[in-house]
Parts: sequence; structure tokens; C-alpha cells
Amino acid sequence: MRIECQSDLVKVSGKLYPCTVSLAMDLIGGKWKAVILYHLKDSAKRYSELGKEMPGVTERTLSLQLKQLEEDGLISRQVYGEKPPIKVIYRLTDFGKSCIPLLDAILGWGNQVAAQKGEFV
Amino acid sequence: MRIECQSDLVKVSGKLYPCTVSLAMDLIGGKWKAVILYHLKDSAKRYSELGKEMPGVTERTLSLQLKQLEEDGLISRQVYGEKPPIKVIYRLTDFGKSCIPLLDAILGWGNQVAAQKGEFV
DNA sequence: CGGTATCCCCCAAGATACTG
DNA sequence: CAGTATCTTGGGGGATACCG
Repeated sequence: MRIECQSDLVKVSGKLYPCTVSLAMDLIGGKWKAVILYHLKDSAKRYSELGKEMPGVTERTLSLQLKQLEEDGLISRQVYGEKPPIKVIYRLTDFGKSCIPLLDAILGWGNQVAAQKGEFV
Repeated sequence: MRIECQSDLVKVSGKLYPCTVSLAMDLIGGKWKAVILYHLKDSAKRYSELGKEMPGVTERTLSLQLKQLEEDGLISRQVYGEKPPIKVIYRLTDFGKSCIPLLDAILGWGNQVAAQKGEFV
């Protein structure tokens, strides 16, 4: 059963969240979105560059996540050329740039954890 | 097909991650984990308190996520009493406390987004 | 009180093949 | 080059009932 509620709910573009932490995690959460955003932090990148820099992601997943990030207004997509081979550049929007401090915090803590508990291979 | 790899892989407790951002998101990502951690940030809480403060979560999901956070060493679980009604207190471990700056960054950005694009209900 | 047990559904995500 | 199309699978998460 659902546990009792009390309100500090927030609604953004039709979706209802129990708190703003939940909202933030919906926008940049999941397995790949933060990773993509992080790779776009310092410079715009092409689709294939992103793929090469993100070991383990499949073409399909990369494509879907990019589309979602674009829908949520975090990144923009720009196409160069008409006929294949074309070139597509992804970059952070201003809204996307607003989460750079957060991306840095994620990386910072991730690095800390890796330093203490992980091994680089 | 899988896109080509290049290494700055990191391994933590048997799991392989393409980068430390990915590692961090595995630890605190998903729909509820960051929310739980955030609610434990300032004080230890009982199971039922967490449930009341997190509208929308089900008992099962709360229980499963707490267990995962405990397994990953982010929170600790302490039981008071033998016979029902018992009392169970969850609190951040030192490791869990290490991500408080990150939790604040998540909340901060979430608040920013909500202020710009959301409405509180 | 603080959970499990059970059942179910949906969708994130992988593998692979193909296309404008 | 930058993706879709198609199929499949795992598991996250919901609903409800029950238990120590």
C-alpha cells in the first residue's frame, strides 16, 4: 500500500515529483544521462565522439538518451550537411550549462569513491 | 553494435564502470536512492518516518532501496526492541556522509529548475 | 512496527541488422 | 556518419496481502 502523503510536491512539464531531488534525478539520472552531459561539459561533440568516449554504451541507447536530453532542453542538436556522411553536433544549452556545478559534484564524489574503494584498469 | 572503447575504466566491488560519473550514479542514482539519502542528511529516521516524508514510495520499494544503500555502505540500520512493535533507525554512515555535498548540489539544482520551470502544489 | 511474499507490468537497455 | 528497426531480457517499481 502507498504510504501517507503530505505536500511539498512539485510539478514540471506535466510530471509530478515528491521533491526537487526527485526532479533533478529524473532529468539527469539513469545509467547514461549524467555521463553524456559530463562529456559535453567542456566542448560540443559529435555523435561518434560521444560513442568513443563512453565505453559500453550502444548506439541505440546513446541515441535514445540524447533524444531525451534534447526533449528536456538540456542539450541541443545541430546537423551539418545534407547527404551522408553528415555531421551532428551536440552541445549543452544554457539550461544544460546550469547543471555543470552538479556534474562536477558528481564527478568529484565519484573520484573520491574510486580513490578509496576502487581500482583503475 | 558496441562502440569502440578506450580505457579509463574503474572497478569497484566487482563492478566495472566506464568512468567515475557512472560509478557515482550507480550508487545514488535510480528513482529513490538520492531522495532517501537526502532525508537522512540531517538526522537519523525510522522506517515509517521515511515513508511519510517520501510521498509516492511503496513499502516494498522503500525496503529494497534501503537494503541496497546498506549493502553499498551508505547507510546503517539499527534495530531497537525484540518483539513487535519494534523500532528501526536508519542513519548515514561516514561514507554516506561523504556525499552530503553532492546531495546538496542535487537539491540546489532541483530547486533552481523548479523555481524556473515548475509549480509547487 | 517494519517489513516480506507474491504477482505483474513496463521500460531501460543490450544485441544485431539495416538505412537515409 | 548518424542514426533506426527489431527483438529480447532484466529488473525497477507498483498493488495487495500477509507475517514476526
